[in-house]
Amino acid sequence: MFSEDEYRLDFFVDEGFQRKKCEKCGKLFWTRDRARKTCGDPPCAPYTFIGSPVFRREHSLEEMREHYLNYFQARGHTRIARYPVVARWRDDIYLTIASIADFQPFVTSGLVPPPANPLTISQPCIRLDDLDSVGRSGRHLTTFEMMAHHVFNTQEREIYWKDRTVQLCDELLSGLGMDPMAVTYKENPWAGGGNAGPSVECLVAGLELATLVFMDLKAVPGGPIEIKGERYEKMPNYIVDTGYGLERFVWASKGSPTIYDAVFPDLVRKVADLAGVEHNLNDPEYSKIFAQNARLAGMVDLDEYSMKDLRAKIAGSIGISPEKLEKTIEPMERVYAVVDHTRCLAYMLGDGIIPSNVKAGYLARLVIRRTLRLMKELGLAAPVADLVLMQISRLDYPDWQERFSTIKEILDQEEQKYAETLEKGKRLVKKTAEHFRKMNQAIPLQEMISLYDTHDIPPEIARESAEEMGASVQLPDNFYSLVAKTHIRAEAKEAPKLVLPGKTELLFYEQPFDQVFEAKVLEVVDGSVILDRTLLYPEGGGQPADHGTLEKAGQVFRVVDVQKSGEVVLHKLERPGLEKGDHVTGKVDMRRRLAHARHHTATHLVHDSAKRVLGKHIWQAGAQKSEDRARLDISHYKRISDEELKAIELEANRRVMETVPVETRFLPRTEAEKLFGFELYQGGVPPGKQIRVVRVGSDIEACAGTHVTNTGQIGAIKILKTERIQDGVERIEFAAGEAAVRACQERDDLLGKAAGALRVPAEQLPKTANRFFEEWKGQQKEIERLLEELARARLKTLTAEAQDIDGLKVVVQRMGSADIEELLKAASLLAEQDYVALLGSETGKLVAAVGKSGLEKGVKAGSIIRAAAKLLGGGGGGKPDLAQGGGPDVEKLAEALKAGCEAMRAGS
RNA sequence: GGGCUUGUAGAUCAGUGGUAGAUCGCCGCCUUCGCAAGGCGGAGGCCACGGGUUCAAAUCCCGUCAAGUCCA
Repeated sequence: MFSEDEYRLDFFVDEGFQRKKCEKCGKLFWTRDRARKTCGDPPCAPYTFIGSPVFRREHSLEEMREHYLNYFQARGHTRIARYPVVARWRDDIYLTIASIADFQPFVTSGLVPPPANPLTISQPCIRLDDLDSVGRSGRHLTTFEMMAHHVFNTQEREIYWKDRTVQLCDELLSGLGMDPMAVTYKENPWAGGGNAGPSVECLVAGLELATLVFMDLKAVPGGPIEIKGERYEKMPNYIVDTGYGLERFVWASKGSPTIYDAVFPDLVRKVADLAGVEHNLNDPEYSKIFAQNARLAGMVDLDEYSMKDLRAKIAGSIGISPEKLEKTIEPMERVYAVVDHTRCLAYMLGDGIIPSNVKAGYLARLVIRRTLRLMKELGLAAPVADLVLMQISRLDYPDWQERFSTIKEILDQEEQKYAETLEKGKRLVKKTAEHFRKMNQAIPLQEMISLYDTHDIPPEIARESAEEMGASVQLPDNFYSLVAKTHIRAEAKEAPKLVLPGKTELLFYEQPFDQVFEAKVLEVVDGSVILDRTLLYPEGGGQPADHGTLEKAGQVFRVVDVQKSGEVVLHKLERPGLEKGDHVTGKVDMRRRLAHARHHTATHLVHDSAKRVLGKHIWQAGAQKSEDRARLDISHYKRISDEELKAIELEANRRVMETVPVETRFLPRTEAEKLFGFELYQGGVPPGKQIRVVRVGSDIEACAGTHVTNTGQIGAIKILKTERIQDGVERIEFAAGEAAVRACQERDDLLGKAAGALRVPAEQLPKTANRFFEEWKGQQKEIERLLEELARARLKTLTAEAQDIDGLKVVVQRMGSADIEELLKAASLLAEQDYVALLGSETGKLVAAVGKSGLEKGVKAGSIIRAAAKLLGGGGGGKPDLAQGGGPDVEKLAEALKAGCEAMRAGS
């Protein structure tokens, strides 16, 4: 907890603020109003702005954003452009959840200078935590813009701190026409993402408009300060992190019943019209219902409050029945949610997320499917793509307009996919329901979980169809938490990588083609030596380590692995023998190095070509190189066709033929981002202040790997195959340089062998193979037909030698080297004519069949076979009328048949 | 990254170790003035692929490929 000193600002004192304790929640807050008793935050205080706006006039979203950014620009802040909603510069979160996320971790840690200081930004953010409340609460959104001003203070230079921050906030609000008496600043320590600090929430008329965070702590185990159970210590740098809810400002300026009616009234109107839902806020009765709903919903946390209770309470306070309330607001709740969700999708897809079953793509699919369900409930037949495109055309991002057709294709495909999943689901439910209805049981919970978990059939839908079928289900209220439980597993914690002190100078960037270097052994750790300088590339960025040798006084030590740890490079040796202080001559295995370099540069080319051929939504999702091949994973929403693959291969090879120089240079991170954008981070986010930028023609990436100096050195690129490693991620495997030539040769060999086997030239292979296959199929049919005929023909011979055993016609015969099919045919024909048959072949196969009279007498084919096959050293079995078996001791066939014969007698 | 499920006829699926099936669709014939419906007959299967176990594998085991789905 923070002491009062942290909050007793000169600004508060000068302005006549008092520090008070909320009589309801006990939290401390600052106010100008001597009569105020509560902190101003629901549920301690109600919404009072609905119907009576807190600002002088109404602002649209665009007006409010401009007003805000201009205000801070006029006060010395630099306006910077928004970051994408996909946090590609982060490896810990998928979506941008706050404006400060743009600057974590390197700017906030002080490692990298901010793009401007102080700065102001309006950052679109996506949070899916409260998905279920969107539309219902009147205030929740999945997507919102967090307006902010940020200051990054250092020990050397303080720009401004708490006083100025609160003052700027206060004056911004007063300037918009807010009554200064109405605002409260509630003390609320903030912690998140490894940082923490004092913070105040700015509340007006029950609405939290802004949060002002003074981030000056970082998490340290055993640190002196405790906040929310974590230990922290002071940071040398300290940061003003503010967040102003753009949508809430707009809402406060309008005082409309819901935030949705304030933020996107035009789209709410359109969607309501499309769905045929009446929505007339000018009708005072109708408007009152929504206003009251929002006021009361604003007071509770929907997670903890049952919808039914809330509805009853609201209905009571307006004086209508809960049924009427529900009928009035439920369709609109869905309309609101659809409008919100489609805006969310516009941002997600516009910023390049590809729907998938994993990672950020899964979140996109989640929102898409939720939207489709809502639309279905509304009876809204329009394609979801149309609604999303409507959102996009409303937003001012020109590059998104270009992506219209891709986005439409993605959404249409998702819609179709979901329809198929549901269709399949319905059939499955039907089947399951029938099964359990027959058994006169309710469908067990386990089955319901499996339907949802494995086939995405929501239990509510499953119940509905099952009950239509006349089956009951077991469905507890805490269904989803039960599902979650089945997924809980102890997570394997990764051991923190040991960071060794010291520094190894990396020579391979400056001298990529030098082979020999002199160095000194700084340390020996577990059979690995640390050198003061090295030409050997340590594993990283999907490129394996170099190999080579270290030599001391004629002794040669092979280097079998090279790893980076902190700023030092560890060279793992095949055998021990080097000591601290030794001077060594190092040598790089250039063959391996060059093969890696070729594949690495080729990876950049294939990536760039894929982007040209498939579209701008292509992002690298992973990559791995080796000496003889490389693979590149890219985000793409469907399978890459053969034609596209050929086009990519050709494009990549064209860049090779153009002999483009490969440029590499180190740039300050912020500058590189400014110049080239986040497309730099295809291979993940490199740490550090300076990043190495590699440019190959039009492809520019942050990359620490070793490259050739000119694409011509790659020689050739041969794509070998594609694989779909996840929904939404395609893997392209290819070879470069010598490896490409060898790969082609291997394929030629295969082709040659295949053609040789059929004795045709390779060109005729497809045609011939096809012919062979067709002929083979035809012959299979012919064989079957002939077997049938043969069996019939033999029938006469076989029956001629029938013997009579206990009044049954019995045939026991050796059938030469006939196979099991032949025996089966013959035996079953005999059985049809009421014989008991036991047929054996010299290959050790036996078949027995029993006709009608035999069956009546209790003769079982299975027992006959078991008795006979035992003698052959094998086994057998089957049904009473037909059985088969065999064994390896073929020379005992005669005895076996005899034994079978005796079994017949015993059986009858 | 982890978990679960599924690949059988053109489609939807049955088949838990013993001669690969049903329904719809397709083709032919019958019935009918014609259509729909009905009756009779027929074509259509490397049971995803590759190994293994077994006398015997669509079925069991391992691997590969393809598809679906949930969670972080």
